[in-house]
Amino acid sequence: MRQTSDSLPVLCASCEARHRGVCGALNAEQLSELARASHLQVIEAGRELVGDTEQVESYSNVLSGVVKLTKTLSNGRQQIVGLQFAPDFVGRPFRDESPISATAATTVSLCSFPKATMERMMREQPNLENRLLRQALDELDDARDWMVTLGRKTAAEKIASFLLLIARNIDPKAAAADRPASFDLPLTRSDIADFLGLTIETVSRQLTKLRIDGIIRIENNRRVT
Amino acid sequence: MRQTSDSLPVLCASCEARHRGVCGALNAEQLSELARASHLQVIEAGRELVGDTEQVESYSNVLSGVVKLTKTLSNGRQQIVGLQFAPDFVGRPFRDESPISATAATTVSLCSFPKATMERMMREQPNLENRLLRQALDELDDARDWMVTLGRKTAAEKIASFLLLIARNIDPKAAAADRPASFDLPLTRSDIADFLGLTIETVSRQLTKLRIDGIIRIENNRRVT
DNA sequence: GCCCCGCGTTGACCTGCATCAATGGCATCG
DNA sequence: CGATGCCATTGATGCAGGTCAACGCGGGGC
Repeated sequence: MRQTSDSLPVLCASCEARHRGVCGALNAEQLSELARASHLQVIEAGRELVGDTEQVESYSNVLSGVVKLTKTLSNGRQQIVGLQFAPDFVGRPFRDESPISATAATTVSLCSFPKATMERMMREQPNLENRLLRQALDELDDARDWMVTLGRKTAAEKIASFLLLIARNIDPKAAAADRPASFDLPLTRSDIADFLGLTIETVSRQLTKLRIDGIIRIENNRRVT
Repeated sequence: MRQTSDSLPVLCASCEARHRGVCGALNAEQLSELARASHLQVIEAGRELVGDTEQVESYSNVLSGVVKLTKTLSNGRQQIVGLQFAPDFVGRPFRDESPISATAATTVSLCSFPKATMERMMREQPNLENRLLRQALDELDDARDWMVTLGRKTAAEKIASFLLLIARNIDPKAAAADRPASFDLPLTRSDIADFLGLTIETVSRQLTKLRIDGIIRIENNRRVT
């Protein structure tokens, strides 16, 4: 189905999710319907996305920034179980409450829409389900990769894997050309520790070690491979 | 769509996957078509399922036994990233080679069918895709739970989580009634170690500790909560 | 019968990372 | 501009779990 450019909702015109994200599965008509039901929002670092009542009933696309998905143990121990970058989709279909909480790691902008609308469209448009399946399978692959990192790597290897992961997601062009990537770390030391199953101190020590060995450079909390 | 009992392929009549597994999404006609293309096989403990050439092109349902999904690091370190019990589905849609190898942890019986058939049916029958999406999301939840275990728990807690996981999967009725469950461990100490990110020795020590403390009983490699 | 081999257990020792504690930079605020 | 609080760094110390090594048990082959 072709569409003229003016039938495209302005909201979506420059949106990454329109192509690489879940919205790519929709036709022009569905897209504008979804756009009508959706709204943009900006969340500053540290605030929770879902779980704070008015958001439980919605799904979102990440437009910019990084969202961390965390699980907390009774005694306060925390583990980050996933990071979502643009244009990923946030929200758990087919289950009312997810045992996972989603928090903005950086300032995040979101395109959110009601669960009900999304679920109706899933029924009408199998392509959408296909997209979601693909993303779920990709996330599953990521999660399993990370299990190897958590279970079988040393602190130094964990830090290295983490830096690579971020580099690939923030600065894909440089990573592909495999020359020095440079970016701001989207996570605090404490987030990194929670992601890697380490303590803040160990993260800090490993980073200074990499810096002293000349592998990376750090200014403030920013760096270069 | 109703169906008379004799239209049901004999293969599927007593199959768990017919109800709880992916085949539940198919109608009678599709089911018999898939049954015609599929074949049963029995794999003894330790053998690989996928990756050994003739299997790469197929998907399978687990009918009995336990399949372990492993990833291996260059230096031989291994991590089990998932366990599949009946009536789970094994195989990675939309990707030719998965970086994961699937091995029988116990003797396993499988119902296997060609990728091509399955993928055609996915296009014809959106319900099937929906089932797969649900399973993928459930596996994602499991994987993320496990990340917490790997990243943030002590050896003793890891062993406990593992025993619970197995109890829930092997003997769900006893686990639900939350009274002592009893079962054969489907994994060797070395598998358990690979699953938990520990060494064989630590696994063994923690198990004997639980035994001495009277939490579990062990005969051979079988036990009671 | 004996030997071998894979699996599990147990002990002695060592080390990588956690823990505890002190300090410094930087931002926000009254 | 000192006070407060958060984040990061660095050092000193301890311990959980890894490493190395020895041994026992059961099963299969011959």
